[in-house]
Amino acid sequence: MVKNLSPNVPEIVDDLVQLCFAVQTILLRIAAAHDLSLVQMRLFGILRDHEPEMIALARYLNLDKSSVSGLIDRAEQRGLVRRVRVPEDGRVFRVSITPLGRQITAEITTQVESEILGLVANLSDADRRQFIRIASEILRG
Amino acid sequence: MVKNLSPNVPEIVDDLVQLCFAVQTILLRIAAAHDLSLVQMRLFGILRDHEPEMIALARYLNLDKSSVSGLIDRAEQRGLVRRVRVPEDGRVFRVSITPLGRQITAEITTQVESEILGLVANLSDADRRQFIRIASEILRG
DNA sequence: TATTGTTATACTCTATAACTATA
DNA sequence: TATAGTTATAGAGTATAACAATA
Repeated sequence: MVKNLSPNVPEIVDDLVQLCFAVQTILLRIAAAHDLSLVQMRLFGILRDHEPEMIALARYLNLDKSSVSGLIDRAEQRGLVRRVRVPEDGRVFRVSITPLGRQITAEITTQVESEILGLVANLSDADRRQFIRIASEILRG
Repeated sequence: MVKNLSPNVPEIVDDLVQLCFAVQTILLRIAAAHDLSLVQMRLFGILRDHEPEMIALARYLNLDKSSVSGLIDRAEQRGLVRRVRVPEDGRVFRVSITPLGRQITAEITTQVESEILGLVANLSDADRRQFIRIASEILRG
């Protein structure tokens, strides 16, 4: 019930939106289990491999810099990230993930992997290869 | 940049999450252009074909009933929905979309369709058929 | 002057708990 | 008592505008 975007919408649009919704639901549930929002989940996905400046984070997350201030404030209060001063420019911080933040990120990554794999568990190997090929086409031209 | 969930995560998981993110970005942008949240967009997707009770809406949207109260309050103030009394049970409302709400929903549907189609514009017809087949497999077994 | 980041403010969105009205 | 829905409250998340510090 409440399945289709519209009877007249091409099936591929409907499928993409529904697929997005299914993945979204999984991500939301896992994030919530760790008391994180989806944006925070994305934040930690970034921080695992980067130490961005606040303004770069705003760009990555498509948020206003003031929103990032609050986001980092709350994460810092929970001991998940740190603001690190940059010697070259007194205005700038880099945001760095803490060991605790890294541990939570690792747990989340494992869970996400497992649950998303569950979503495609019934596909044949051939279909899984096809899907990866077509998805790559969509995502990276 | 900031592309992969992790180097060790299977490619199909990464692709699904990224595909979800791409769709999400489109939906968010279109919703925002109409001053709506993603949840409101889902709400109107439901109301186009249904007149649910508040409690059913809470179930569909996976929200607490108090959250739905606020959601419907704000939509009602903007003239997009109406609360309709049910004669059989004095406690119950049905939520009904107004002509204005229906018009906005139609605009959004058209835009979403067009932008999502743009995402798969470069696929061959064969790949598009394959994708629909595999997506159906994932979504509906 | 321009840039980086924070703060003040206001609003949406969400859940929990307490409440009202109806069954 | 039980159910449908609202209200009070608190907190996250967001943007805009004004601000401080640094360049």
